[in-house]
Amino acid sequence: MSEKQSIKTWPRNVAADFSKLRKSEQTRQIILDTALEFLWSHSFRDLSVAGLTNQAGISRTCFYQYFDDLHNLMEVLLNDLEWEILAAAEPWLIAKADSAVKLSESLYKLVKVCYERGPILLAIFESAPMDERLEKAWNDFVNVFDDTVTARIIQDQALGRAPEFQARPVAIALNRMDIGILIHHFGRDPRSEIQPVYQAIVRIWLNTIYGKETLDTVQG
Amino acid sequence: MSEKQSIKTWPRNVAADFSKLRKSEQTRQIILDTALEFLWSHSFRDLSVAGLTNQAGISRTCFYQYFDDLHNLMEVLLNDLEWEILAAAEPWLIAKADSAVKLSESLYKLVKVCYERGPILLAIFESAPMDERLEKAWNDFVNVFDDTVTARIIQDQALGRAPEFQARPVAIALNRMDIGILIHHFGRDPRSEIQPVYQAIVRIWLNTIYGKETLDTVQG
DNA sequence: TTTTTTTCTGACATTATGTCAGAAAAGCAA
DNA sequence: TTGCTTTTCTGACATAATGTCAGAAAAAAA
Repeated sequence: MSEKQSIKTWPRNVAADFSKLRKSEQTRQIILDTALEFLWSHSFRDLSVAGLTNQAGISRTCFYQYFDDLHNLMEVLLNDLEWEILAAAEPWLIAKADSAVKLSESLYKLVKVCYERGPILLAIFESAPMDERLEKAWNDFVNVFDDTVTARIIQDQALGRAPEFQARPVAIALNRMDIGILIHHFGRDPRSEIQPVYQAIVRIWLNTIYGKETLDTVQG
Repeated sequence: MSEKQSIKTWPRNVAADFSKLRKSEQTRQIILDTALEFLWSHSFRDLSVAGLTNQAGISRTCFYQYFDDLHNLMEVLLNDLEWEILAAAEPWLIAKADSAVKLSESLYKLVKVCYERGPILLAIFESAPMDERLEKAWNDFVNVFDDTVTARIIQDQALGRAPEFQARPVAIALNRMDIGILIHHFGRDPRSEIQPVYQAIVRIWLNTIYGKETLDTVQG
């Protein structure tokens, strides 16, 4: 947090009207916003409490009134991101028919959200392994998708829409693929275009789940 | 590095005959082996220079004679892992024909290597974002695969073996999928079985690259 | 305004890092 | 083996970032 930062692209929900909020709520928001802004253009490893509070114009000590430490702050950011992503994925998660189409729609929304929050997603992902609690929060979040996708695949298989294969490992793989590719393309400015990323993702999901041919030549 | 560790499964190449090596080479190896053993059953975040040297039976200071810091040590472990993985992937990388078969073979070897070195792979992956040099080394490593896979896909497309689609984003996605799933299943003891993981990976790769149908319904 | 409650801060304690000069050990030659 | 040179190791020190706490300052309420 020692370097200066460009504010060209304001990352997100600019806090609207502070004046009516309790002071403590204002300060908390300032800290969060400052962190968000910093992480938009810097790696999590360069974030420090001292730098953050400096930038925010408050004393270092004050930070600890609102967060246990930097990882706890990331946990808060993760929570914000979580419901945004879950909202994006919902169409497919609750769909009863037209799986493939709903899947494509959901994937597109997912890609868009991650495009918008890319650097934050990256920061959360990178900082998660450094802290047990945060790591667990992240894993719990990802597991929701593992479970849901697995269930959807099994359902589609039962309906004859998808061929037979072990659903869970494939679901896990597809989700890890999403995370990896989204972070790769959108994690740092300048971010890639949305379209090619979306097309790659959708191709892999659809061909994997609904594609007929499995050239399973080698069995080890 | 404060907890005790189980040595049930010795992770790798047990240093054979130390007696003929220079003292410094012995010590260096002891440090590396101790780290390897620790990481076999603990997260990188719990590794410290103090704990490591304690376990190795040398003074903390001594560590710095061989490595700049813990991340530099991880860099060394990464190098070891690198050629092992590259060797596994080689069959496909240099294949001129039978792409799909060679791909399946290479993937199987890759899965096997990552099964054997899972926890180390995880430790490298998790520690990489914390250090600029290490991060770069990791990215360079992964980029090799991105480039090679992209080239192979384009080649197969030119030969009419694979349908048309943007090769690079797909290559990147497939590689991130590999990393994610291999770390997920093999990163920590107890590790998953090899077969289901291999089958999921191979299904995704083959269906994605050689599968005909791309139900590209939504274009946003 | 005065009083009470909330919020902020400077000073301190702690912990892990990395450095350096000198001690100890290893390697070597006679 | 002994003495000499080079390599390796270590304790003491300096540094940097964290997290805590009691009191100061500011906000909110009366």
